[in-house]
Amino acid sequence: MRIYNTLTRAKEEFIPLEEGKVKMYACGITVSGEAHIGHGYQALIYDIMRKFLEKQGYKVTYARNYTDVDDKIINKSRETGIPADKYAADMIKKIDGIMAEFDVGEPTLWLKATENIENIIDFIQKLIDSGHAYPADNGDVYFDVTSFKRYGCLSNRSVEDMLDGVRVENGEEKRTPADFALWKSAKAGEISWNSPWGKGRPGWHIECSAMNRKAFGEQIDIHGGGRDLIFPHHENEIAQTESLTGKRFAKFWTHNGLIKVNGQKMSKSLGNSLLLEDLLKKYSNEAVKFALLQTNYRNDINLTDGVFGEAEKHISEFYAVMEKVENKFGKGVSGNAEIDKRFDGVMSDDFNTALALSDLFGIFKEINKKLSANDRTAADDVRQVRETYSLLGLFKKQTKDYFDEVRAKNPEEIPDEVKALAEKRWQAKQAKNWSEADALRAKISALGYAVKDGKDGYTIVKE
RNA sequence: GGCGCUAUAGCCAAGUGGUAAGGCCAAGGUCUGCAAAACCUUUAUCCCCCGGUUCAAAUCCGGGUGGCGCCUCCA
Repeated sequence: MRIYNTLTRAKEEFIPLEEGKVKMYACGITVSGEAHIGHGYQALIYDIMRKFLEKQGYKVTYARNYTDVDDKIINKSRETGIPADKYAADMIKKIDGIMAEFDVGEPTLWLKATENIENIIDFIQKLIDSGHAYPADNGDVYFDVTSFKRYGCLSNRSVEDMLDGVRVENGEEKRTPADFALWKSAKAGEISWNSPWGKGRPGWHIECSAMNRKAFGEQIDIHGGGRDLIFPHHENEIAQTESLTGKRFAKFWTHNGLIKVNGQKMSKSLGNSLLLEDLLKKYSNEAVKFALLQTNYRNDINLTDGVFGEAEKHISEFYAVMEKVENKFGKGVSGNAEIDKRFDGVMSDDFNTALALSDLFGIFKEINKKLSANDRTAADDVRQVRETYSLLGLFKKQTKDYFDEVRAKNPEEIPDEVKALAEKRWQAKQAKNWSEADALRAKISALGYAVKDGKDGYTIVKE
């Protein structure tokens, strides 16, 4: 099993801290808004990593967090008049619902910032005691980046470099501009907790360090998140945790690529987010997954028009073949070890889902051949594909359910006029009046529809 | 300005030393009254440019050029 490690910028053989066990943590969502496709993608990738590691025989403990208190949430609370804690709780509920619809597995542990305040305060206090952090007069507590020699090791920058671009906000009282807040003092009316430094709330970076320590202790095997988190978030996590423990925090740092829409970065500030909820109204969750997993997780994905439609087409084709096979030969009995072995081999190289998916085209080509050759092992292959690829969240549905779902998501309202023309054309065709039939088809086409003839009837589709 | 990622056919994209996967599009074929769908077949002498290492490089090294991102909230 090889995994790319951002820390060393290379693929490395994965050897866990403790034989047979994996501790992994992935930074989840700050619940100031709804889940977009990037959140879904990130959740999907780490769920797949977890499942594949389990398939490799590891006992995996996988933790994810929700950041349920931060500036954005407080702003939303102010805008909507809903208390910050209720706003966050409602949003978490909604996001959980959408993730369930997307069919992403639950982590072993769910962690929330607001449920770890004591733990966070304890962590901060220890950093102060050891000289790595300092309280300021305004009630904030900052981490002293000059106190941690390796600061910048993940993003490969030096503190001097950072000072160039750093911006100091009004009201901050940092010793070094690159210092970051561990605790932020509360302004009037803001959600807050009591602390040795007065009323306030935790900074974003400290919560992940503190929750990791609580969930796993001093060290973990894999820490993941989106590539945008490398700096400053993950860099700061390393500084906090390693300052406290004196040990290497995460053995492997993994970062998934980001999703762009038509070449442009998708972000909260640009407001061009593609919401998961909207996508799932139009496409099956398996099609969305297929589209995303065609690119390796470390690369950015540029979503252009048509990618999801194309993915749906592929999934539909695969299901159509499976349906034929299952109708003809039943469910299959023995499976096909080759398919599974190949999958494992490909996924063992840094979770190469793109290759795993491209294999499907060859597999189904083979199944098609067997189908026409009346070879019953086609059913075994289908059974194996369903079993193996369920790890990627694919082919988990009954064929009928899948097609019903797709139809329901794309209701085709055929106008009566078109239906009547199609019927007339069918009559003409039955009468072998070809010129009449072709003329009618031209009319239907002009209205934006197409007729496709089958053995004993026709179907109308929108063009 | 600093740091990082990336550059493979019209498009998407896999591939870290052994001679270019896969998908879309396109073309041809089977089928069809004709189509569509489905199925079969074909499609990069070459991997941004220059130089180097090597028996051998898209893959390693050096130098360029372009694209994207991070350095401020972000999966």
